[in-house]
Amino acid sequence: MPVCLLVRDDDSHHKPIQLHHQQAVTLGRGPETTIKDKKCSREQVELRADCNRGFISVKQLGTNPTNVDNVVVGKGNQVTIKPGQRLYMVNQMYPYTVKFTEETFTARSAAEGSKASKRSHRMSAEGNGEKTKSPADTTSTSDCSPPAKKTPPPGPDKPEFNGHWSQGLKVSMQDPKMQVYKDDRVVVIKDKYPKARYHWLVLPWDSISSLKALRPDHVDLLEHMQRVGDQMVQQCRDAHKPHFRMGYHAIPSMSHVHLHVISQDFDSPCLKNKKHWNSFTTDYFVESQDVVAMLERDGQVTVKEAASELLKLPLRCHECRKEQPTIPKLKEHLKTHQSV
DNA sequence: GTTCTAGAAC
DNA sequence: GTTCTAGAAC
Repeated sequence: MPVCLLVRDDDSHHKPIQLHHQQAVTLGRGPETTIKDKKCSREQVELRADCNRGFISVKQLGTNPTNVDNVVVGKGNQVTIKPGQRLYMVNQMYPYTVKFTEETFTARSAAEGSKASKRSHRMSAEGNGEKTKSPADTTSTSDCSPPAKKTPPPGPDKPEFNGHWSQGLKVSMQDPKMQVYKDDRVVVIKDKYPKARYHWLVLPWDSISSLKALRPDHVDLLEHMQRVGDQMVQQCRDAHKPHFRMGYHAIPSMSHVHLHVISQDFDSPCLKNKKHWNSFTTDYFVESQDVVAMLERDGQVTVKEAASELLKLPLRCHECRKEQPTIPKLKEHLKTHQSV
């Protein structure tokens, strides 16, 4: 299937944004577009690519005008963009064009029809359609080692494009090799850099950019995510089953709402700094049930503006509240609470 | 989000 | 001298 790329068309030169087939993506002011203009909403447009038919549908979410060529889309309206047409994110500025290409960025001409750059052969298991696991099927061994690094930089003829790092979850959740559970509404993946022996992420298939985008009719979905998280905990057959917490980061770095399901041992080489620690052990970590309750009560979820300050708090043990001077000392201290 | 590294802390 | 953090770059 062709790959859809949204290419910035002025001199900002930010990397093209890859759109996955029929997956809604919200774009606006933010790191992916490098747009800092306050006239542009953080959720200015919703885009959905049809890679088979070769167009993108765009819906204007923000108040200020998004254009396709000279035509204003208008808030709430939806139009299509085809290759050759130009999308202006807001106020006739920040132009983008659409490209559909078979290959992910090749410096060499694709005209030769070279198939040499098909680097990875898909595993046969992937070919036979959906694999739908029960959560009970998942292995219980924690696999924390991040993928081998120090791979040589990709050659000029086959760089791999995965979009801005903040979009990484959207890529991972689509990868069958990452999925440990899925149903019609959510998918569960292991956190790529787990901060504890067990650390899963529950993600809705629907594109919900952040807690701020949650609406009252998402309550059902959030409760389902919580139930699936519960199931993940229940299927964990660790002899010394740790305590778990489920919740959301107040200000997550990664796009796409994701529920953390994390064991409270925090025994992981991937937990390396104060930000990691405080993001799971202060109020920066908002319990799933609190998010649901807030959404039911207020019809929306708001986080304290000062939430990011919580990440700078001194390192304090989550069990006994004792303050620790450094991360290595904290890790030593955590062992005193461990039953194994 | 991670990696890298300068320089602070010890 | 080494360890560790924090900020820049990605």
